[in-house]
Amino acid sequence: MQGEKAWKGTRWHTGVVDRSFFMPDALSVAPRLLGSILSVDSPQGLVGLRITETEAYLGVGSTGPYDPGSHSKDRKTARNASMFLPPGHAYVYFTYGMHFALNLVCSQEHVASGVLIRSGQIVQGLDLARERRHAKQSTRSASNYVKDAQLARGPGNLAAAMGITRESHDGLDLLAEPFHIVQSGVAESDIARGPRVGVAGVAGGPAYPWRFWLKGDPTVSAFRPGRDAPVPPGKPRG
DNA sequence: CGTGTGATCTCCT
DNA sequence: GGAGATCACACGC
Repeated sequence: MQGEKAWKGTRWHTGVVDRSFFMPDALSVAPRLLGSILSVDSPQGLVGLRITETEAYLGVGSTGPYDPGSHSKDRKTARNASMFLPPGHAYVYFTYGMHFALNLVCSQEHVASGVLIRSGQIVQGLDLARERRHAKQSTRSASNYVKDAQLARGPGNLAAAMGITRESHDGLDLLAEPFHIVQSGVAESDIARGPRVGVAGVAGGPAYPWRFWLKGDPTVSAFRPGRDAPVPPGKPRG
């Protein structure tokens, strides 16, 4: 971090993040990531994202409460191994036989916690992002064409738009190529907080308000309660 | 606009 | 065998 901004009495840091940015854990990092720019480079070009929605997940060794919704809630496995890397690494997983999702690993090495990047606004490489998303669609007519605000709305769409896969990005250092992260925080009054999307059981309920998003931003995904989550269906939303 | 379904990976029962 | 940190499509009201 190298600067400071202030607006209406709120001040926040700006600049390229360092490893300490990802400490002490995902719960403190998740809201701080909102508004920040995450870029991913590739042979096809660079795509830049302004982060608008995040979720925190804790795991083995974390100081906070036990998180039944986390991939690393109990132990290290082949899939979640990257969550145990030092802060500032990428954890990319494949799910539902279809989608990739990007997490930014927090906490010291051997302690598992991560921030799921759920949604954002594409601010660089719009054409490339469109190309990747449209290529993933089975059909594409004028009527179902993906709107720009939806290019990176939801973790699966976001990973697709940024060209992120488990094979090519899981376990990589976020402070080196092809990643680039610049913090540009937002006023606290613009941040909303609530239960996580699609997380089963109590971990998806009000006891775990670990989802953060920018109020009123059109790129934020819709809320959907998880199976058996103690949340009235179809209530809160971005 | 709401609900059901298929895609078929990784882990756990 | 079943569910999951998902998404887009098909259908019915």
